[in-house]
Amino acid sequence: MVRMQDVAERANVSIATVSFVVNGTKPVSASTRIRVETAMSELGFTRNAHARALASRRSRLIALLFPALDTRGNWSALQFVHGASAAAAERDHHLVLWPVENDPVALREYLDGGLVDGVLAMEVQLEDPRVPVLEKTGTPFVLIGRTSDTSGYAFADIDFESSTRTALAELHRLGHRRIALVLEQPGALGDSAYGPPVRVEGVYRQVMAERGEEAVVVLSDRDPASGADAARRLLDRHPDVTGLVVMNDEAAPGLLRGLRSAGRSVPEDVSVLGLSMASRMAAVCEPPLAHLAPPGYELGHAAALSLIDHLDDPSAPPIRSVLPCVLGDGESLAPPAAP
Amino acid sequence: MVRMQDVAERANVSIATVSFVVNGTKPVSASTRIRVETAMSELGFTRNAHARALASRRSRLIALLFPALDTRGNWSALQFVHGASAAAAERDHHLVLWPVENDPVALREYLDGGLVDGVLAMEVQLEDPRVPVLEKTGTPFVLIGRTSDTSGYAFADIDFESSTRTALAELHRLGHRRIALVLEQPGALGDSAYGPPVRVEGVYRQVMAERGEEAVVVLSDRDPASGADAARRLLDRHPDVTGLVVMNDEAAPGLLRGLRSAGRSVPEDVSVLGLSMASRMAAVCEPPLAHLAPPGYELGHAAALSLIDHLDDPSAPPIRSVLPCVLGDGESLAPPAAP
DNA sequence: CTGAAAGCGCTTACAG
DNA sequence: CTGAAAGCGCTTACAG
Repeated sequence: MVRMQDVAERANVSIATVSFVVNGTKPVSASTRIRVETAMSELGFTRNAHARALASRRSRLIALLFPALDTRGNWSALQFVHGASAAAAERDHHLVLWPVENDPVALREYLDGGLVDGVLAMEVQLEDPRVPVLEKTGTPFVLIGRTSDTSGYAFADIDFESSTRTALAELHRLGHRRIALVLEQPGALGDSAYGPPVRVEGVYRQVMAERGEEAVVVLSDRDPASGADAARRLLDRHPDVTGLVVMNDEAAPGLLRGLRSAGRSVPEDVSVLGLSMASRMAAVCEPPLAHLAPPGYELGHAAALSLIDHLDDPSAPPIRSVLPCVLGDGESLAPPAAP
Repeated sequence: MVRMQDVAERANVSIATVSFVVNGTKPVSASTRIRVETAMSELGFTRNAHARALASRRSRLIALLFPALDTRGNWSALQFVHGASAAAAERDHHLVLWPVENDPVALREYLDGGLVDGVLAMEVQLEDPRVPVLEKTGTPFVLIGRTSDTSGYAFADIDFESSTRTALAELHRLGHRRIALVLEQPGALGDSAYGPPVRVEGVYRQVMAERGEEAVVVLSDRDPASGADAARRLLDRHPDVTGLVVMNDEAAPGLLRGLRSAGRSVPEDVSVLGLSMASRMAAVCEPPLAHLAPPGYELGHAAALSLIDHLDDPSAPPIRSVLPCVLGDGESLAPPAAP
């Protein structure tokens, strides 16, 4: 490996000077800068990451807390990861993956090594046990998602408010009035509630109340069979429903199956709109589902940038990004059938 | 932060001694070991990762080369990542994600910082441009997948030989003789060929030849519409086919749609088996597809362990893991209809 | 604008 | 079994 020492010798300067030109931390005369730069490129110098980290007390590493939840998020977690690592790369940082569950003790152990400068947490719950640990250790962090108390935290999250309103407006525009909402069974994740369904349900109920319509919420586990069952239960109790918003990717294909086997065709009898649904999931549904796709890449990207901004300037206020879902085409929307 | 110095002072020993007990690198008397351990736990000492890396010339970091190919692998890439990061954690290592395309120059730049001890490469192509860079720089690496010339490399890959044979045997056992294979269009990835379809097609042709049956291979892009089209083309030219092996997750739902709209029901008229298909994908198909699921987690896990083994003992021979797909239930298999 | 030197927090021969 | 000391490759006051 080529060290600063080697560059310094070839350029006839001190290693301090090499450091100054590499980092641009102090003015260097044009002539010596050129000598140093020439020496660097001739030697193929790249400064050692760990030595830099040790001396500067800045590792330029950020961790992504990456729960091994196969049950959730599989469809967009990869987008987060891509977005976050791309953003890290853009800012001369690296992303390390920490397979930590919502386990405060494990998290502490990871943190103690001083490997990373800050942390990104995904799969954030309303009462997330990782947040107190992060605060206690003084670790800079950004959440992907939101806790119930968002005061002071930096986060990047889906704009569920606007996305839910968009979904309901879309159906309303087509003429639908009786609109039900399909959500995942809560508690699947564990201890604490997961924010998105809670927020979406709140907005949905509010909108329906504004419209003077009855709110109908159906719960389903995260699998097609439960989705089919949810369809049956829904039609039993509310056969007059003509519009459906579903936020449960895995259940959606089963939901459609259930509607079909109950004799309802989509979109002729019932219109269905996927909320926060991965486009790939929507595409494989029968029929392909109109949907609002979560901005996974953008979320990861925004979260990482926000964290790095904070690392560069700890005094800056925490940045919050709230990004709307993106409307995606499908064949599951139509005006309600004439009565 | 607590340093070794602090522990040493509290335990009345030198920092060398602290290092010996932390690392177990040299014998230490029971009494001083206990003093040191007490001091460590009282102080909550964890050794600094970067100082350790710098002094020991071993960062205990491994990189996962993580191409931003949204087009492929989305369904199991997450499993790789989980497996690899879990294995890293088991062996006191960390996984860092490098969003590098198959770009030799970019890879070199990443490598030069000396951040990581070794590299895991996924989405390996038959002629992978990253391999020469890795070799030239002397970076220990393990492939997830295989190049065409596997001599000397360590890799973890799916056992396509046995998985393909299993798929074909399963259909044969049910009585199917006319069996077609649906693969993805080659070249979707870019410059060089992608191994899995090549290997699978080879095994398929060989088995069909052994059986004295005609080999029928249909290509499809990685989306449902292309899958539907592939079904039409297949039935046009080979209406007598009763069995289908499909290795193209995204196309599969469309393929089934295409069969249906051509008046063939699954499994009554045609049996379909997904090869190297993610279980979640199989589950959302209509009907749910019998399939052979790729051992994504195990692959990532095996690859990371293999790399770390090599790092611990560079003289040990490269380890190759070849893991079969796992049979998953579905409702897409039946004996062929009586003629 | 440039350099000598201390220091970041560890590991590891080398002595004893 | 234990310690003093050099060294890993950088950054960063401090002088000049």
